[in-house]
Amino acid sequence: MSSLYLETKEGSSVNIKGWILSIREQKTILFLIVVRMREQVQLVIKDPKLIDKCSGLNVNTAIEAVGTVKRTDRVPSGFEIEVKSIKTIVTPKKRSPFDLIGKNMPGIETRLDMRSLDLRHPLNLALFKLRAYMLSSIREHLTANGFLEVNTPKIIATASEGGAALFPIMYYDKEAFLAQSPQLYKEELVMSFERVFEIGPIFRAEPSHTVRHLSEATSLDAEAAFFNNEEMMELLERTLVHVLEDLAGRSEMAIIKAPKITAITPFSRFKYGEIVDRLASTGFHIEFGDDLDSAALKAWGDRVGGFYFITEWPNKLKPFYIKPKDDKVSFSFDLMYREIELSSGGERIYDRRVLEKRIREAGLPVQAFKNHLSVYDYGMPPHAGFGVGIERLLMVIAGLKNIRDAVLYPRDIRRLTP
RNA sequence: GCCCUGGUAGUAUAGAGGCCCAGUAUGCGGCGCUGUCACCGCCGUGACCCGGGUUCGAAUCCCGGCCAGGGCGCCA
Repeated sequence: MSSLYLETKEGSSVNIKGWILSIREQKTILFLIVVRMREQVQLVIKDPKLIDKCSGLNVNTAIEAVGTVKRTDRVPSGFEIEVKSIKTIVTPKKRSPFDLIGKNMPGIETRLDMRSLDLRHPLNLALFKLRAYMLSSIREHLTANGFLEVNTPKIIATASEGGAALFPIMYYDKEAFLAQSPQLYKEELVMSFERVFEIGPIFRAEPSHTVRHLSEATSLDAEAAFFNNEEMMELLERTLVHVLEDLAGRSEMAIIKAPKITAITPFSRFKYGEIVDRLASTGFHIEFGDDLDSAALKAWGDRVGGFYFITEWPNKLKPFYIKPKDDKVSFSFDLMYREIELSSGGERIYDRRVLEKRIREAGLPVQAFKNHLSVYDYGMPPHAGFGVGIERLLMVIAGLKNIRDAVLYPRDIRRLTP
């Protein structure tokens, strides 16, 4: 509950417009908690005539009040408004279908069905303010490091990387797809802008129904020419630490009871092969070349805790554009928080012939990448990059159990509305 | 794609064949209360997803449908 606005107005008369969040009535005094510009303000009404006039008010009524700002120790924020006059702007036709304050937190289905109202919940106000702070903190840090923010097409002609399923759409009389990643575009852009990043939507038509998958998610993608694998990891961990430091002091973190997260650079780095070996001694048998499954990652996450990198993934587990280190492993990394994969990245192939070979080996049609490949004939520099799932990062920072809570209007395999 | 679980007032839940014309909390309405802040106290209000079956008797057991939540795999 920030008191910044009220502090500057102490002693003077103000006009407040907002929605009623809570009403507490006593015999000779009435308290209204009003949300104004996403902040709670307490209105106190002592005049019996005004109290009578407030009898028709309800939660979600929009009101306009005029009153004097008073400093008081009796309110957590330190300020309240003593009301001189009040009038109703809009009376809701229906009562709130669920409590916005109080003991009962509705189930996620109920909340998402009436999401616009749910977003008035103080916890959601705090959460989505944090999301916005997080994004601007990322922008600030990457911009300060020479990265240019870009926007790439979300309607594309062919798959960016294979693997994840695409949503087909009609593009005039042709078939097109929603972009699963800005991967190929951001790689091409390092030729001109050297360092770029994008924060934008990605679409995945995977039939996943879990608490950490969305059909439409937000991705932070960064790509930089002349960066190697290690330099990219360093950028990523420094960016994360910067964000965490920015958010740490925010009052919203206390409101949502965000978990304490320690992040000290450099994060631990474990090679994929090392994890496979060490898990084998504790009963997890993973064939070298197979992906680390949920149970294995859970066990490893419990063991090492916090943020860490998994590096040198087998070539066959990574997309075609990742640069092989040798016959078996690649210049690649995943950033993990315990068992949650937050980011994937690595050094990219910049030799056209090698890239073409890898596309073929991945079973993808080389013809479809003709235009992308032609770019490599004009001096494509060595480069590296990463992609971060913004919702997953918010989950970790805010301690959310369900990724749907991290999106205003989530899209998943079972939900397309609202 | 596979598996598990669930659907009870506006919301969140209790309930295991008769104890239930369904209990509790919150919301809402009324009354009381001199500063509340998850206010408090008293009174009132309001519900068993739909269809079929078993049974003397079904919120409870069975079958089907619809809807939802979660897990696995895949992935970020």
